[in-house]
Amino acid sequence: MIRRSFIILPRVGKATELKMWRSGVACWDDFLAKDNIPGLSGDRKEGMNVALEDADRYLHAGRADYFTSLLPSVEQWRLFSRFGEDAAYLDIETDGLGSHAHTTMVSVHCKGSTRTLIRGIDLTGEALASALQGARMLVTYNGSSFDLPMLQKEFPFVVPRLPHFDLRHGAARVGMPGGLKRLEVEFGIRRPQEVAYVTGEDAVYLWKLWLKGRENALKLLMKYNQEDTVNLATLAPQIEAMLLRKVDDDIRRAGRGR
DNA sequence: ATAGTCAAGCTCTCCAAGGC
DNA sequence: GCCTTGGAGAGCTTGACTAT
Repeated sequence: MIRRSFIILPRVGKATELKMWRSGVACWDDFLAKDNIPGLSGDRKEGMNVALEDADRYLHAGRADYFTSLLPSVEQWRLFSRFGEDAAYLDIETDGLGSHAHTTMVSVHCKGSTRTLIRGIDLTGEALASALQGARMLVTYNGSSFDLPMLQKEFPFVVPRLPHFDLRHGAARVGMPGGLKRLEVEFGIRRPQEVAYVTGEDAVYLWKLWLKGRENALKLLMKYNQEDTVNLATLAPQIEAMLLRKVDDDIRRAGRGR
């Protein structure tokens, strides 16, 4: 999908991009192959050629970070087909909400294995950086509002500036608003019995129990936190597929609307 | 080269929603 | 309950094109 994206170009928004797609300029190769594009002056077209050739070089070099500032945050899912294999699925637990809350646990699920860091035991900036090492993309649920700002506050500049696929907003765009647990139900994902009914609010309670010496509470909290990241990995490709279908629907609808 | 017009991107504000 | 973000809508700004 990223090689179909023209919104990385200056003064190109969704409307212009949609027009290009409709006129048969479906991808970067199509654009570069044409001598001129209606609505673009020669100079502007030339500048865009250079920008797309640059983008292509970064893409081939695996430099996902190059696109972080070029793509609007709501469109960064477009990089998932190219970099999803190296995505880090991230979820945090905290001891509450609001400005006084602290991160109690971070799980990072990457390439099939999950690493969990616990406050007071091994959750440090270095450990977090190490857990995210090699990731080319981040996937979260509501991470743009909650997880990432929280980590940025507690561990400044540790989380790399990578493209971020926030499933909450992706799902809402394809007509599936709601929380992560609801989404899991809609996609038929079942949690193991012991964490099936644990909520985010319970996570706060479990952490407090652990602080009082209840070993089992920590185990359950870890299981819950890890389950969140594993389920993100199951959901992401499905939501991406729905977003791709939506793009094609939008192109068809724009055609009918002419 | 300049001015007018138009389309579309940008910016700002307000509201709703989800995280634990 | 607090905080942040995205979406929607309105108004402003910018760039491309055309005529002179």
